[in-house]
Amino acid sequence: MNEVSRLEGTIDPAAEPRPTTIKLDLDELRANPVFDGLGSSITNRLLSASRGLQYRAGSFIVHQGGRLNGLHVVHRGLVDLAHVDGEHECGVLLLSTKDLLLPASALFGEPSIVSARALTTTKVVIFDAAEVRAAMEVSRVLANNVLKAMSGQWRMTVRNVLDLSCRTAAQRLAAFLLRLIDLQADSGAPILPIAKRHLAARLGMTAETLSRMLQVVADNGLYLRGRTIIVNDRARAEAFCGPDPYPGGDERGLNVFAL
Amino acid sequence: MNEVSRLEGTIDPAAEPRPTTIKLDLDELRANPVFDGLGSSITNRLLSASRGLQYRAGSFIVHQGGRLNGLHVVHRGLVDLAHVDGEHECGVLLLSTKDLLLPASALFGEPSIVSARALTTTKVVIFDAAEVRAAMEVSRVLANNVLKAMSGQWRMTVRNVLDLSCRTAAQRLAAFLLRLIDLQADSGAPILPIAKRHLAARLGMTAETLSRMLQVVADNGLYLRGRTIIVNDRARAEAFCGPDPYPGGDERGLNVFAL
DNA sequence: CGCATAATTGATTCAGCTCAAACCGAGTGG
DNA sequence: CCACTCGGTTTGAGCTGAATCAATTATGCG
Repeated sequence: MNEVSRLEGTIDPAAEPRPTTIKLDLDELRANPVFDGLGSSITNRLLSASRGLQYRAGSFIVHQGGRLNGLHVVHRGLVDLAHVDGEHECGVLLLSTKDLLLPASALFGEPSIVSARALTTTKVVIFDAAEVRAAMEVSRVLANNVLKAMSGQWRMTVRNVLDLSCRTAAQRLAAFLLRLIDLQADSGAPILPIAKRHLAARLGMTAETLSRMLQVVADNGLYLRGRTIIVNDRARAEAFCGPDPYPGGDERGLNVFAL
Repeated sequence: MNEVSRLEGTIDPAAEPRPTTIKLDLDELRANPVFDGLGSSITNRLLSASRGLQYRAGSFIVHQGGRLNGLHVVHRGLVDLAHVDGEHECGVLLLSTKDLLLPASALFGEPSIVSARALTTTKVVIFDAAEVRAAMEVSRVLANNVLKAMSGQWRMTVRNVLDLSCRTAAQRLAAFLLRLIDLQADSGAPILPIAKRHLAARLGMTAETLSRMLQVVADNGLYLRGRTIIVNDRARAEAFCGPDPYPGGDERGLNVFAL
């Protein structure tokens, strides 16, 4: 890594590819839960004030301390929210399709506390901030939907805190894999979609520890061959995860699909 | 602790004193940032649909998995959000005067992921949920204010995650004490307002470790004599805290006063 | 005062980190 | 087709921060 670009956060065209503008599938976008219950005229207006960007794997959408100037929604791909400090990095949340990306930063102009980085090829929709605020003036439904999504992200983050101090590394890993499987339930064989080092950061451990813990969870009914996750004994794996901070918790009801 | 009451979450009158109904200082309440920019007629309507409860130190406001049936605001005192599992407990956030208490639980009827417990004598204001929803229909200002407060709580929780995996126990302790001092800036000598074991849980360490770490931070310009916090060398203490997840970050701009 | 709860101290253990080396698979170029 | 690199992953050895367990000592508090 280039010392200068790391320290100054400047853009090195080679290390930091610019996103490309893309066209979006409007019908799919319209189905995003953030529009639930919103009148179609407002929805259309927001859609017409939106643009799509595609980021390549590894590129940053925003750096910590930076601001987003529109409401960002993950349309495809996985986005890692993490604090990056030189070599060391510390993941917070993995946003997935349909999740809002740092809504507070766009709505309140707050500098982001974390960096957001695409881990896979990622399509992001950006809604014009002024247009979103205007829509919130007209209808409380949008504000309510955003509020709901933020509630869900808060819950996910609280889970993360609890996991970090109540569970072992192996338990966090197993629990993560199980949730991953559930979120991919409709798409055939479950796959680990990201590099292991990013998974390690997300789970608050080093890559070396992750590697060792994979062996431990394998002894408890949860294999990983290549990128394919194989559940040998779901009940055992669930038992191994230890006390779930809040059982039966699934944040999808709050329009959150993050990991 | 009584086995039955712990497992079933039933109310043992001795261990779990009921809160008492109290009258509130309406003028002070009106100054709560959640009402910022809200018309006085709506504000008055909400105030007239509110009630006050006073909890004694140690009593629970809600247990994990439970629901709150109105928008709760901390009016006086400190409320610990924590996951309690038998003996072991794990703190997440310490709410302070003016903070919203688990707003998502009231607004969306979601079961709470954590327990909320008064650590000092605490006064809570409860606004009728239906009335709050009605107010949100009429004016987007209230929704916006709630959104802002939730953003701030999310940021605090993210900080917590980062602290847990980027800082040592001693650094977390020092950083917490410094923030505590700043929040008490206007009230004379800074005081540790809660029992050390609760502080330990909030910081993700055991009471024994906290005790030892207090000696370490004392060697870095931050003493604690009795409950009084004495800053001997602020610059040194700040340097000792290590990398701040996001420097200059103060969530008070987002109407959050939590610790 | 006397009891219960909280805080400290000490000794020991252990989960996970660090550092270093080996390994592996995918490109790349001869 | 093979050698070579190069990033990512795995494995191993040792270290360390913090937990645990156990024993005191302080601090309320009725």
